[in-house]
Amino acid sequence: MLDPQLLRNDLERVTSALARRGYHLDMESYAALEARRKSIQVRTEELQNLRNVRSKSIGQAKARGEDIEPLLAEVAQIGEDLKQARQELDGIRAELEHMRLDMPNLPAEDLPDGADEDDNREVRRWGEPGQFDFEPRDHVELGSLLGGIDFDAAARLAGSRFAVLGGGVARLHRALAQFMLDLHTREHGYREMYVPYLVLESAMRGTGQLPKFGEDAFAFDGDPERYLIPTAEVPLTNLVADQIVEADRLPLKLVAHTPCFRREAGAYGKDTRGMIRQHQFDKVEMVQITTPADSQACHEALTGHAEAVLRALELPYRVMLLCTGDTGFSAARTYDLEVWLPGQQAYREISSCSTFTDFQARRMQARWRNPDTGKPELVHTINGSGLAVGRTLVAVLENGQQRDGSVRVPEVLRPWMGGLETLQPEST
RNA sequence: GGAGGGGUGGCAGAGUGGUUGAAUGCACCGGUCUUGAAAACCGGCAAGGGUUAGCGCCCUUCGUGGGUUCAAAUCCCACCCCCUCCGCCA
Repeated sequence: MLDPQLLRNDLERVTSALARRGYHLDMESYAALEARRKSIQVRTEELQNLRNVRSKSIGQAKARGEDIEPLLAEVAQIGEDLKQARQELDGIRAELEHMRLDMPNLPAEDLPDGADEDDNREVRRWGEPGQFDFEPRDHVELGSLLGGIDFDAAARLAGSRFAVLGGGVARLHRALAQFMLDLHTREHGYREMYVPYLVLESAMRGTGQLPKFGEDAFAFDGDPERYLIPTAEVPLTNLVADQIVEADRLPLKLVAHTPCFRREAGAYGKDTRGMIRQHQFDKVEMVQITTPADSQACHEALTGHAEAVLRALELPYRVMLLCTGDTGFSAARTYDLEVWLPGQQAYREISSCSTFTDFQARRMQARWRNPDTGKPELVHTINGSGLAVGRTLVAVLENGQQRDGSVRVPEVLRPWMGGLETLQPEST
């Protein structure tokens, strides 16, 4: 959520900043609503003050044994006026709140302008796409040769956009998650966390998935309503919701391996082949909670931590700075890591690393105590995949494939694979 | 699921209808003292919001939401969460 003060004092700047990312803020109606809010709030508070003062004097008059009847009548009238004023104020507030919840974060200054992914800017790349002296297969074919990915079985169990993994492929999937978790905890200083996969509406609202993107999430009716997490970002980041974190604990660096669940409502016909886009996938997620002064450096560092996974796995990738139009709702700046997939002859997103400035923190009321001021101030939040396990599995299969359909296991994974060097096609 | 207890400021913990936004302690920040530090003593110290050029003034907040009342941390109702014991269970 954007700073209401900023919206009051610098509405034009906010409006033009939001326009950069294709969001139209109706300045006139916001300003008009804000003006009404101001006058009615002042009136409401005046009435409240009046009532408080009178009530107090009733107590005093009563103590002196005076007649309080006239006072009572007066206060009753004030109460009526107050009730009306407050009702009006609540309505306006709700409207303003509604408008603010709809507004995306302000894009960072240095983002390239643009409408969609075509305008993203490549920042750097690492590794060379491997050359094959045969036609490289995609992971669907490889998975079937290896006898390790079964989409038909998954469809019978759960419908479309699920996968069943088996044997060496299932183990490889587990090895990847274990490796990532160990890398981030041992080398990058993250604290491993285990978190709920079902969360309340308030948590989803805190990180920005709700109220705007409800159709993307799986929800459970019930009392209370709960949501399957679309990413561990939600439980991890909301760990500091309504908290005041002491300065010496920052930055908080958290990592968790969880399943993620997404409706993929707007993705009919997109990536229907294979396990690129599933309703359920595993992800290792990194989150940092920092001070405003450190957040940019932390964002760069976290992106580097995600890249370290790809390097260790010897997977060629590039880093894209997303343009204003492609940057997510809550983010101020996002780097996407795209891994080379020989089966598609394309770079595909495998990690998304974002800084949210105080946007999520304001929604969550997540603060830290600034030693310089002694006051609680909003933290900055950052997160990134390190990495999406399913897509990493796809990348390892496709990049490590050999002519006979066997797949080389990256060296760093072998400790979790019982030393296995290659996955072999099933002979059946 | 059954029985009981409890949710108050950064933390601990008083407070059962009217100068209580809230005693006290700890933590924190100033000062005195000291060669320095500690201790001791003195003072300050909740958050959110509104308004103001500023000093300030005002409003809201004692788990959440309703209600009673001129007036609620205090009374009533519903809900949520935590703790103890019993039952059940991975």
